[in-house]
Amino acid sequence: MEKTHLSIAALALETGIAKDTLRMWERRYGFPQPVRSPRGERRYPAQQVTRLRQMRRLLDQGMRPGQVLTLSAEALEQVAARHAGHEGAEQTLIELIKRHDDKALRLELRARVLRDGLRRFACDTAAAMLERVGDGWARGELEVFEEHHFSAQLDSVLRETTAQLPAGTETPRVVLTTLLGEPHTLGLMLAQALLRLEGAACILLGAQTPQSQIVAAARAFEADIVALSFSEYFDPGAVRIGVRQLRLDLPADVDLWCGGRAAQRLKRPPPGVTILGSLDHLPRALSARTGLAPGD
Amino acid sequence: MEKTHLSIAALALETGIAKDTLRMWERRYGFPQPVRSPRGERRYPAQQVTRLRQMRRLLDQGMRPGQVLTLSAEALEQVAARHAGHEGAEQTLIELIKRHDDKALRLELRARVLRDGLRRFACDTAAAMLERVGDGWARGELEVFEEHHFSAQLDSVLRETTAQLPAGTETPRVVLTTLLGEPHTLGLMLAQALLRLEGAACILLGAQTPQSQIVAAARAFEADIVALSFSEYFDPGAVRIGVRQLRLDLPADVDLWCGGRAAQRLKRPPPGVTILGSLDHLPRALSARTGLAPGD
DNA sequence: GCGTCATTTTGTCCTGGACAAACGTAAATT
DNA sequence: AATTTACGTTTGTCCAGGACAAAATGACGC
Repeated sequence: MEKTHLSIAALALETGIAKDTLRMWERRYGFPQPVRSPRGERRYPAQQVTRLRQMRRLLDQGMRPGQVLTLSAEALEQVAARHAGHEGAEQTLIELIKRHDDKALRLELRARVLRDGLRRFACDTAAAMLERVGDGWARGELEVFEEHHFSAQLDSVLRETTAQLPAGTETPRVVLTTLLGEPHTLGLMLAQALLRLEGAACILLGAQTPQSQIVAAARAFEADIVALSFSEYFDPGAVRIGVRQLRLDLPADVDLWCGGRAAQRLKRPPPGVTILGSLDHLPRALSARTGLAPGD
Repeated sequence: MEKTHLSIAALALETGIAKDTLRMWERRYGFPQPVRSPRGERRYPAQQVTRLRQMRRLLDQGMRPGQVLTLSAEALEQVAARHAGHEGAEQTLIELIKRHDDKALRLELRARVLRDGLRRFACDTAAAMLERVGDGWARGELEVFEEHHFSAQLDSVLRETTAQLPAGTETPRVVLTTLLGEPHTLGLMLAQALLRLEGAACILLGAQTPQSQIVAAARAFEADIVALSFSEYFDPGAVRIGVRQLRLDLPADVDLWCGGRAAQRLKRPPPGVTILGSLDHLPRALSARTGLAPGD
């Protein structure tokens, strides 16, 4: 009856937690503890929905359900107490995002591209901004939709800028994608910008391409390089396993490059795999490959 | 063991039919009839997956499960009879995709935009191409990576074209996104193109925004309209529940528009929710809303 | 022709059991 | 010092079969 009480299906849609999982949590941890409709169906009060949202944020940050679900009010403190790191840096950016002026945000991004140049923008500015925004989200400064919107705008500005680049030498040919389980494509867009700057041909496959399909694509598009991107929260163990297998399946004359936060944690990469420490290294790696002097 | 055998979760993702429903169909109608893994879990052979896809097509056209599910080989004929028109159409597109010439594909897409105009392109050409590609994939003509690549190219061309549009009246203000569980954004890009053509202001949030965040975004960006896109494989039951809840949470003066294949299956949408039968209807709906004559 | 009611169809939710895949820890290995 | 291996624990997904509301259909009266 209550407008604020959600059915289990609605809650699953709202939180992204599967129905089976919600029931299991209730069985195991006693939370959430929904009231029942006259016919015995679960009805979740708004308060529990809110708490589940907070919990999901902690889960997204890597905590385990066993820890999170046996908390009550302390969860709030935990979230707030999360490392209060670089306060001042890029504070104007956060303020700009929170003004919800999409035109102003876009203009600012475009202005920064012009000010720094595309290469510096992709290597330094964008990286710093993403770091700051991710941090703001973890601390609860930014809402999810604000992060979504910022990502969409940055993606869009990167694309429109990259599209203006003239066709270069068109070698080497690079296939860009992510492994299954990695939905974030911003890293690919940044890499594409830098690669296009150096005259490489970029073939974007979007996110989450199965390994066998990456191999097939590399063959079909006659790629010289396959480039993968891994965001912060991708499991480093999975990176290792996935990359190693891919290296085995790819022809030896196709390079395999990996970038992104999760890739950094691999101290000793499998043989034949290049880990790019930062986007800075991309142009260098390119010129090293072609045997020419760096284009900078 | 067979690579082609899907788990029930994978099948649900692939067909957009809920897991509970798949089990119920098996119980009631004896189809699908999966083999069992050593541990007793359902494993669906590729043949049944194909048949389920064909059945879903028929269901989308208004037939009832009781009729469709008790068919066998006749279903094939039915489908073939209805779909005969699509056979030859766009065959050149498939051939172009399979040539793996990314430059040629992009040029062709750009050429079609110019030939048809952005509006016709978005409404007709793109829809037909996506239909054909989805069909080709369902029939095994296309590899996954080929579909990925085509989507990425189409997305890119749409963005670069839309970016060239001059700023219009900037009203109404439209927030575009998808619900949790719906990762496809091509529908949003198509909608954005049409909306921008009519001078509306588009705020893109990307995919998979939680409901509460959509509400927050609508408020923060002072949206007049929230537009959601649902791909073919989104569970129609989830559409109903999600949209109804969203309608409850959104202010009454914010319109809620839904488009995409899965949205079409809602025969009786919840009150206050507009279902857009096709992209064609978008411009019409816009002008109906502002009380002006259609801009066409 | 169109609204209302009964009937059938259809999808979702329930419980409680089972088990593998994911994860963390610690010892062994390179 | 970083990774692999081994092992116990946590965690999510799957299963069966019963129940019932919501949707679609059809019958009836206006």
